[in-house]
Amino acid sequence: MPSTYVWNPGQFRIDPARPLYEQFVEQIRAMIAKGTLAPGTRLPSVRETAASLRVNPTTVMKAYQELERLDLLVSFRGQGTFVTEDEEAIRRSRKELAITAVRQMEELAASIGLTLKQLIELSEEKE
Amino acid sequence: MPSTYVWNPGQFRIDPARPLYEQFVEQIRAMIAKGTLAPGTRLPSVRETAASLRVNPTTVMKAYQELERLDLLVSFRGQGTFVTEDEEAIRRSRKELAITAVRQMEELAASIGLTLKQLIELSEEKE
Amino acid sequence: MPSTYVWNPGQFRIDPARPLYEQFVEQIRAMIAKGTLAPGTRLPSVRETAASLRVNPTTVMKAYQELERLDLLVSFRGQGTFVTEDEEAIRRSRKELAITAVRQMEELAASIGLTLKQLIELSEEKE
Amino acid sequence: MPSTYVWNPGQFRIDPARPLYEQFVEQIRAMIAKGTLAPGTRLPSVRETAASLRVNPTTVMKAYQELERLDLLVSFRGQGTFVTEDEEAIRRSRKELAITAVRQMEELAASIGLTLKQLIELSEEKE
DNA sequence: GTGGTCTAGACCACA
DNA sequence: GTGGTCTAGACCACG
Repeated sequence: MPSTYVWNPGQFRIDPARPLYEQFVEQIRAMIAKGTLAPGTRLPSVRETAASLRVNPTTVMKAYQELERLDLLVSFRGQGTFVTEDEEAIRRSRKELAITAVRQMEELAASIGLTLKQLIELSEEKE
Repeated sequence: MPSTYVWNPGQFRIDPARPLYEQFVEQIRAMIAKGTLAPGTRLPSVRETAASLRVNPTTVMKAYQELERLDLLVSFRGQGTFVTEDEEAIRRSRKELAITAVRQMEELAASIGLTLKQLIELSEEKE
Repeated sequence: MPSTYVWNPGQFRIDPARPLYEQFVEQIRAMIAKGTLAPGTRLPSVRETAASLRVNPTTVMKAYQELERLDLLVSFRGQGTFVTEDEEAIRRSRKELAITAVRQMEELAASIGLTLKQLIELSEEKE
Repeated sequence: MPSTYVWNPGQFRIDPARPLYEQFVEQIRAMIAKGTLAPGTRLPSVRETAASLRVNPTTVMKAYQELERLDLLVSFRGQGTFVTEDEEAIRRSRKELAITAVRQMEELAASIGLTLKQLIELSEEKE
């Protein structure tokens, strides 16, 4: 019997310049990848979430749907939305996150004529 | 007397889903950081660029102005737009690029409970 | 829940010889520095402002975006544009305004061989 | 018999963002007000000036004409351009400079709810 | 409804 | 010719 997670106040950090729903997707995805949201955990309902985050319900809905599409959430009619119990899907998502991020950084590095390693060194230089 | 750079066909890779001017900024910024566009080089005029990229002049203008704000370009009325000769500004921009990218990746890593090094290793794991 | 400010008729004094958006920036900046526009206040939307000032929406937008770059406004997609609640940023802007103005005048004074104090005295001399 | 002034290299400080001719007007006007350019002094010709400053002759011409309009320069066919010997005109120009600058600063101060004195104090505050 | 991007085309001052 | 501002009007994603 799954416990229901409760969003902590201030758990979501919001940048007004970017789409809200996108930021929710990213941050919930990270919580699942990290294990903060364990497989099988029940998420607060769309309405509850919207109320506690002071946000439009459609925004939350959009985020939940996107996470379903990623096979990270599953919802059951009338019961709510749950973190998937398919740990393989979670592992895949986690790895995909890493690959995407690293590839992005490699491309940036290449565009200024550096390797990833050199880019990191440059970012750490004192002066 | 500075030579005028000429955009190569296909030099700009465009993703229609993101703001055009933003992508021009990024790519020109990278060319300056890499040295493809040397200090003092004259850029193609707003109109020329617009024509060769099949884009509205105001879009090009917006990109040029943003790059001026970053101290990477300077423009002289009636003469054209030039890569800054302030090499310190170029170095700063280059380093800022690196720092921003690395910090972003570190934050992503932290959000799933990893260090940057671990994130890179994860992205390289077979299967 | 922030109240929405309404531009008073004749609130903006416009000199047709200078860029419109620049004058909007200056005058809104002054209203924020003075407190006429309090932190958190919602500004009239881009379209409303454009209509009431008889000006193109993109011109208003340019002004709002410039003020965002100065950290004096923040905008939320679908909600509107607001005076920042970061009072430190407002104080900084206010002080920067003063410093810039005074420095400018000091430079002018120096260029004709006077101190700032002497310049002010000269401007006040009868005949 | 008037001596001919010679521009020192680096005598003019140029801001690419503003009209060149306007900056020449300002700076020559200041030199006259300060006495660096004494009454009766002969200025370098338009062509000489243009060459030594690496600037378009029409730009120099425009500046000289504007200064004639201000009664600070006089030109005689085939002889060149001279600083006026009408010292009253110079004094007037000097005072006008001061008045304009001070009035501008007072207006800025008023727009943020300060007096001129308070504006100067604010600009000098440590923190 | 909101902010934001883009186009097409005009007009200006500057060099 | 150059950069730069402005208009009129379309279209988009977001909430």
